[in-house]
Amino acid sequence: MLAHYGQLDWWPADTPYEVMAGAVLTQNTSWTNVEKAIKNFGEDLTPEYVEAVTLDELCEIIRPCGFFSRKAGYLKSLTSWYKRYDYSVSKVKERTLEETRRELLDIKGVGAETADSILLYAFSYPSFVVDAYTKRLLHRLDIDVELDYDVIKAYFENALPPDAGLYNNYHALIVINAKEHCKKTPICEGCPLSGDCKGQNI
DNA sequence: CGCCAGGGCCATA
DNA sequence: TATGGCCATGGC
Repeated sequence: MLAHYGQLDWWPADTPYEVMAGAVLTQNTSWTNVEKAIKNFGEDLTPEYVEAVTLDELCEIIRPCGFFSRKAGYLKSLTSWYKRYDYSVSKVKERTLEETRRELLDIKGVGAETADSILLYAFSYPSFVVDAYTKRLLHRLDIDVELDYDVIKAYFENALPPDAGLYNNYHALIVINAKEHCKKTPICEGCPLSGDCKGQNI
């Protein structure tokens, strides 16, 4: 996949905070719907704005991405956490990966995948991200790993050096490939990975 | 129409 | 600790 797609330096966002917000908004939601929500923010997808806006207004802004009443609260909580670091990436990074991961997981609405996405793509910590695409890929390749988040995460982290750039691209390649070739097509025609995912949906 | 999307929380046993 | 219901919109 690296030979096919190259180095992607990924996550569709312009700032670390937009990565954080996007990670919440995309929970069990297609990215096209997330884009509509992001667009509704206009120039206001900033921690200062989300902190100041009312919950009801926030619901209306993010409505297109679904689960809006929950996600609005999640965004508020995540933003409050970030405020403790003065909305500063470098201040967050004064803590270790493990410390920051634990703090993120303590936030209501931030589970393992959301936490790891934020750690990796907003803060460049070497924390491997596992998602539905990753599980589906392993299954289709008949790799003998339990389809459990922490087990899969350890599987990759034990096999790869703890390099944020590497993890960034690894997950990016899996997502890009899945979206382009392995989403709904019965046969993965043109898939540079296996060429055949047998139409299986985990 | 029905299914699904880059999850996570909570109640229940 | 393990499962199941629930949250909600838009694309296909």
